[in-house]
This record gives sequence, structure tokens and C-alpha cells, in this order.
Amino acid sequence: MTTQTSSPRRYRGSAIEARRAQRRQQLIDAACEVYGRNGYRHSSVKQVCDAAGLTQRYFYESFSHSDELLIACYEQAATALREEITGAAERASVDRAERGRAMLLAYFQALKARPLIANLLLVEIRGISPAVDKAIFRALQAMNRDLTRVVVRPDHQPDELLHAGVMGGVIHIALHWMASGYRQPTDVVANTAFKLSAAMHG
Amino acid sequence: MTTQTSSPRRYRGSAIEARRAQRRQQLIDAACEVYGRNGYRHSSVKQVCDAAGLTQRYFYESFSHSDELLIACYEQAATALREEITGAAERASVDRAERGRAMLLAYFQALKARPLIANLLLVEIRGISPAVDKAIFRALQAMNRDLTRVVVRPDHQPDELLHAGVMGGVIHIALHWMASGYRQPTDVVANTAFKLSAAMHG
DNA sequence: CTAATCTGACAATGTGTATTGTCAAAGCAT
DNA sequence: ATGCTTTGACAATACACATTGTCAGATTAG
Repeated sequence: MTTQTSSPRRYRGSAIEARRAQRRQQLIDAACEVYGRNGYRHSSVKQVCDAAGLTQRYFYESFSHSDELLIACYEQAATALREEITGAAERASVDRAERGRAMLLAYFQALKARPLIANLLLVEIRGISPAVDKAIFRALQAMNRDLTRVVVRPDHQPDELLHAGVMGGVIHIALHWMASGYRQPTDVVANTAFKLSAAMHG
Repeated sequence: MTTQTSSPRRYRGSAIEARRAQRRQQLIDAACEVYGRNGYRHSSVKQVCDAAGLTQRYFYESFSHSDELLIACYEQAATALREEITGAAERASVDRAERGRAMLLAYFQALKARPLIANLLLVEIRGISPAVDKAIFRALQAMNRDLTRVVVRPDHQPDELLHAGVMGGVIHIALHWMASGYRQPTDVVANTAFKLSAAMHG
């Protein structure tokens, strides 16, 4: 009688589910890199597998379509970004405006620190498929909730459309900034975005 | 001695260049329809040609890649939209803010009146190729110039990044509105966008 | 009418890629 | 050591589509 209950066999020290999960994660990390660099639609399954050091059969072990892998990449990156941003807000002062400014600064800092992820999150992701669009929508809504919770006064009725506009505006500022090769200083960009977000406080 | 100097031959009453131009236009109009409905990347050359009532050979007569046709569609639609918007601004009062509001209203009215064109202009166009991205960039800059000329005070130094943000915000508001099936009344949407654009007047 | 050219339908080719299948070598349990 | 599973490399298949080529019939000029 062995110690593990579930896995009938171990390879290289780990159980079958652990190996699968590891390979899945390898694929996701490699795909973030490849998709961010070449763009999703100019990347093939084979390229991703090569970058991950795995064979194509392992792609089909964890994902049924390329879309699924893309969504996994996106959600991992978006979640990490969200955590960075909310963390920055909590470390900032209690003033709502200052928290908003801190979130924006953290946002642009993160984009500059990982340009490939930024490209994946803001450029390559668009217009792939309805399933991907839904994932984007969910991620933006989650961010919107964070933002509302942190910067909007509790008594203030939130305007969904206006919030969407502010987020879209911030994203476009980021896109312009990225396209220019991150020319302007990060805090200047964050401040510009902050001006835009003032529409929410009114 | 015939009346026409250039064309060596006439078919169905028109010269060769005229026939070519007509077929080209047929292809553009059909492509706007097909791309707007199915999305650019889910449309084939054959589908567009069928919709235009032409054979594939005529596609290659006027365009060398699909991208070229897409760009032609986009530019035709964007130019028409721009003319509608600037026309509305000129018909409005001389007050800068009111002109801005009139432009926004005209923008959202146009999007609602031609949903397929709206889908092409704001959704399907994104992330196709560098050449298409350049066309988008040009069109947005042209709009930005219109906007600046009409609503910003002449003595006010324009902030490029902030303007990009406002335009991106307006576009996102439109996207949300479209995704909801144009739920909210057009003037309410335009007013929301107007609030956002207030960041420019500051 | 006749010859030249334009038109439209369709076949032929080429390419890139997803997806499935095969198989020998390596790794583990007993 | 031996038999079973897993792994990795690669071949085989399938498919969709762009792009080029062919050709008979329609259209026009002279």
C-alpha cells in the first residue's frame, strides 16, 4: 500500500495530474511569450509547443482549441495585473482620488515592465472569437468592479456606460503609449489617464 | 474619329476604366456588407465575389490582397462618417461645447443607422495587419484633427495622449452600446460621451 | 459577317495548418 | 529483469482557402 491514493503511477517523482498540470502551465507560459511576440494569429500550435519544449500531442491533452490556450493565457495575465493594481491601491493613502491615481500608475508600470504581456492583453487578444470576447468582457468587468469599489463614493450611483468609456480611454492611452515605444514617462501617462478618469468623480 | 480618346473599346456602353471602377466599387460595397455581417476573418474572397455578383478573377483585377479590399472598405466608411460628423458640427451653433455635442450625437446616430458599418469600423477592423492598423491610425488622426479644430479653444495647447484617450473612451462607449443591442437612447449615450470629453476642455 | 476581346464559370495548383495516428525508446513497478 | 505506461519524434490525413489557368460563349468594332 503506497502513500498516494489517487494516482496509480508516478513518473519523475510526480503523479499524473501533477505532470499534466505542469505541462499545461508550461504551454501557457510559452504561449504568452509566443503570442505576445508574434501575435496570436501568426502563431501556430507547433510554435507554442516547440517553445514549451513539448510535443503537439500535449497541446491536445490540455486544450481542445487554440482559443482555449489563448483564453488561459489572457486570464492568467489579467488576474496577475489585477492583483498588482489592487495591491497598489491598498498600499496608497485612504483618499479615493489618490487610490485611483495609484492604481493607474501601477497599471502603466506593469505594462511597461512586461511589454509582451501588455501586447497580449491589449492588442493581440481582440477580435479572435466570441469565446475570447467573453473572457475579455469578464476581465474588464472585474477591473471595473475593483475600480468602482476603490475610487467611487459609495453613495454615488455608478454609470455603467461612463465607466466603460473611462476604461476604454485608459486602454487607448496605453495603446498610444505602447505604439510610441513607451516614450513619455510613466507618471505623466498615468496623470493623463487620471484626468480622463475625473469624469467618473463628477 | 470617335469621341473617346483613351479607351480603345467599349462594352455595354462604358469604357474599360469605367467598367473596372464599377466592378471595384461593387466589390467594396459587397465587402462592407459581408465583412460587417460575418467578420473579416470569417469571410473568403469567394463570398465577397458572390455577394458582388462577380467572379474571383475580378477581385484580383482590383486588389492584390484581401487586406487591400478591407482597407478600401474602411476608408470609404470612415470618410463618409467623418463627413456626416463635421457636417453636423457646422450646422450646430457656434458654441464650441455645443458643436462637440452635435458631433457626438451625429456619431452615435450614424452607428445606429448602419450597424454593419459600425461593426466593420469598430470591431472587425482591429488586429488584421500592420497595413490595416496604419489605415486605422490615419482615420483616427483625421477625426482627432476635426475634433480639435471644432471644439478646442485655439489658444489651448492640445495634449495628444489625452485626445487619444477621449477618442478611445468614446469608441468604447459605442462598443458597449452596440453589444447591448443599442439599448439606451442615442442622446443619452451621446451625453455620456460628452461628459467624458469634458476632460479635453479643462 | 468576321475577327478580336471581354466575360463568367469552373478546374487546377499550391500552401499552410490542425488533427490524428504510429512506433520505438525511456522510465517505472514489481 | 520484465512487462506495462509514458514520452517524444515524426508521418499521414484532412481541409480550407488563395491564386492561377483554361475555355466556351457573349459582345463589339469594322
